[in-house]
Amino acid sequence: MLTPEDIQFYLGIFKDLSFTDLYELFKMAQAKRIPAGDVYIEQGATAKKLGFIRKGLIRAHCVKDNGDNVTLMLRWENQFIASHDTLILNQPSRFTYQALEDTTLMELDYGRMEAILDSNPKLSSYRNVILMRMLSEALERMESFVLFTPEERYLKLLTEKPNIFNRVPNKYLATLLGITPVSLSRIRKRITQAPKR
Amino acid sequence: MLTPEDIQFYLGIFKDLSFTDLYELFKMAQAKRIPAGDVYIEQGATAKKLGFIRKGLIRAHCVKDNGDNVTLMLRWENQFIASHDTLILNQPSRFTYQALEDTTLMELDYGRMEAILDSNPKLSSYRNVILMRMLSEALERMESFVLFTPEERYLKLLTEKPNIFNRVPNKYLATLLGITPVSLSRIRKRITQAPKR
DNA sequence: AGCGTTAATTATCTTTTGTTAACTGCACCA
DNA sequence: TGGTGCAGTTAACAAAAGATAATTAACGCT
Repeated sequence: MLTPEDIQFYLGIFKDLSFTDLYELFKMAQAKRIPAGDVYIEQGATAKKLGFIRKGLIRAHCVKDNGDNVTLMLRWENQFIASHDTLILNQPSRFTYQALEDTTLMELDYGRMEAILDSNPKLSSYRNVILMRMLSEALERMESFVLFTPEERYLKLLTEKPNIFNRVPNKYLATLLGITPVSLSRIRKRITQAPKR
Repeated sequence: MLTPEDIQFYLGIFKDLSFTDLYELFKMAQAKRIPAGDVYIEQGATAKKLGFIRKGLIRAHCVKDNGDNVTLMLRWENQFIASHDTLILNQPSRFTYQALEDTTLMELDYGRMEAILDSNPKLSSYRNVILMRMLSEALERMESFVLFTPEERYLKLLTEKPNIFNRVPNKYLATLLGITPVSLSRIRKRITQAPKR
């Protein structure tokens, strides 16, 4: 059930949608609470669900053949969270999605949502907006690997999302940046010791 | 004007679309030829155009502050090519899109296309398919930077698109992989000298 | 208080990459 | 034929990152 506060909240986020469209979309969503440490989507899962994080933090990771634990993605407040493998590629999720904090999210069954979206042009075009936002985020991250050094990527994350370092262990952030935790520690040291100019 | 061969071709590519829908989409497209070396989209350009490459190869690149010339993306046959900056972010293109070979593409004015897409639910849903394909490509590339070493990324490209190495100078492929041309040369040497097992 | 767990840092060493510059091979061309 | 330009390789050195292990710090728990 949506409270007035919820409605206020969602109208703020989804500025382009009318109230009725918004209601159409969210009346089939249900709130879900995930305690810190719990897994939201198991590796190998095939369920097509789409979550919108209202509070908390979810980490997508996998374990490589050599045993390395690698963070693929972090998602936090006001972001969508879903397994791209199941939603886009229609295959079992290669990654595990786990809450790092107590997390509350609105969850939609993607199959049901698709039907509603397809029958409502306004909502359908909103799906495009969401897809394009996700695409631009993915491209920006991809570009950062080509354009920037690990140290520059660290500084970028530091300026764009400073409080993430208080919420997520460095070892998870390191692999997100494409480096090892040891290397991240060295980068941090280099920067604090850097000559001020 | 679409020839029967064109129609045959596009029906093969866009399997999910009916002929009439396809015609609707492509009657506003026009063929364009770009000689090898010519720029398709200038850095700073704002025109919203969407190209579909029928033949040839286009490279997106930029020049960093330190003078480094970096390849962001390569697109080839049966792929869409567009400046994400102009289409998605509505900002001037940060990159230059240049043909590395004589390239022929079908070009659409994205503004006009949007109007047609919005008025045709079937086409609109097809836009989603395209966006999702682009998103999965971007995510896969992004993941490759987190999961694989430069050497592994090179081997991945080699197996997935072997003939690209005959079509694109190594120095462009190197920066695409996130390394320098010198480093790519060393990787190639390491691999050819690797003990066979 | 003492124990155990885990994250983070530090140390040591190896491997890889970046940087710069020299060298090689090749195409183009006057 | 010799010169010019450029891609690719190689060399030499510096810088950074990976691997492994030891150390430190923080926290919860009995």
